[in-house]
Amino acid sequence: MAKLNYRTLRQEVVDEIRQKILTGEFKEGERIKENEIATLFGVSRGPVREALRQIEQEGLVHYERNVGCSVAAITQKDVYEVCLLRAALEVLSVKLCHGKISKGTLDKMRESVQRMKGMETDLYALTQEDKFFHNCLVEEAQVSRLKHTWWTMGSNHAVLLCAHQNGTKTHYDQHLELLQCCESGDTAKIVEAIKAHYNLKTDYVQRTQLQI
Amino acid sequence: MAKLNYRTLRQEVVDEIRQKILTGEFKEGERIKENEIATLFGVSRGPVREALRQIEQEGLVHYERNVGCSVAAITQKDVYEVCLLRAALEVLSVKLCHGKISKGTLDKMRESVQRMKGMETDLYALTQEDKFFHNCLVEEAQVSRLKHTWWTMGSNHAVLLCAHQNGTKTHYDQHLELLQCCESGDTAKIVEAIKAHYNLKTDYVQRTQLQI
DNA sequence: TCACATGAAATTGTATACAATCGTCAGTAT
DNA sequence: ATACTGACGATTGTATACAATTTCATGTGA
Repeated sequence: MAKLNYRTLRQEVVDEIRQKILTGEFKEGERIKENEIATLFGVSRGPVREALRQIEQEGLVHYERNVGCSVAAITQKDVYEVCLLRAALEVLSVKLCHGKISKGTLDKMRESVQRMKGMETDLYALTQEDKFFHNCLVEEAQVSRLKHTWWTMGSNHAVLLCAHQNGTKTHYDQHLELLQCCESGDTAKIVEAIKAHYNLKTDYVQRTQLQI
Repeated sequence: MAKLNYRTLRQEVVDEIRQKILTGEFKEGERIKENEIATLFGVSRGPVREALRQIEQEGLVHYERNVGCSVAAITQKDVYEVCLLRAALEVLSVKLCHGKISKGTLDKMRESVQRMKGMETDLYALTQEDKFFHNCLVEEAQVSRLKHTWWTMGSNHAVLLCAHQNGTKTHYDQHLELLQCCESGDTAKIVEAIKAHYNLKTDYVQRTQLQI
């Protein structure tokens, strides 16, 4: 009864590997050998393989047949792509709920923003918090596949990178701004805020002046 | 040298299972036992597990821990969701290439539409052709993650269902219409055509009058 | 020196074997 | 009759073992 919601080895390994990639312990391009991971975590290769395949889906690692698995190199283009997709999906969410974001969700977002205040140096924690914040928006639409698509897009890595590049405003400021627009209940205003939020993140998008 | 691009067992099994689900051989809610599949295809459980996990990502099957895997039941809401997402992603693609679809792509789309002419009864083939057609649009944006997201959305099943429900126009007619708009090079026109294309597919979308 | 063949080591791909968990169905007490 | 208990079978979760492929170093010949 104690192990009501215990987790499978695969899930544990997924989290471990993901963290090690996001914190930079596993560097871009570095090879990930199934056996190494397995002995490192004290498990067999089975769960490791399954975990790596899932992480591959998220775009954090790359498999080459009969050669192996390596940490995906995140280019400027990847950052651009992830921002593009996240923006599109979040805009869709807002449109679906007609800009009306429930009080409960707004509260969660406010708390999230407050937590960001003291995190500006801990990039990994910031990434997790960023995911939580934006997930609130995506959840509001109550479209399960939209949420699933958003989550499995492998946005982590790219967003983390963005944190480095964006020195003008703190994450706290950026999300506070977005949050305030969300409180307005005005679809158009929120949509613009989302676009601005992601445009800020990469000058590539700014340069090409994309109308998302 | 002959097996220059042979495929791994996992990939083969993925295709086999996918086909069996889409053709209705594996029915909604039906349990899929790893051992059964393994002996059926003459392979071991390893590749079967990996294949099923991938198909789970696509939303065609569902795993329950220590219980098993079953074919996902596709509801009206699923159809709605997939149409919503496909529309959003395809609209994004068109906007990214400013409505200018290359001649080569248009040619491929024309050929695809022609092939649809004689397929109206073969739902599986139709689904594959539908994917090919729409993939042309998504590829045009040259955003690899956009394409990846579109593909791993598990659109197959829902689209197949749509084929049943939509008696007003043949698939050939629907895609011919869309193709003709694509030839115009006018972003707004194409976007409207895409929305109409997917709105047609499910009255749910029509009822809610969603502005994608 | 360079191209190419060759073979061993390492790694992934696949198969088999064992362990843990869950569902079922008698059986029993209330 | 019903609710609970417990053991059995079936299925998934995990570990180990083997096969196939690739890589890399080494050696050989021109």
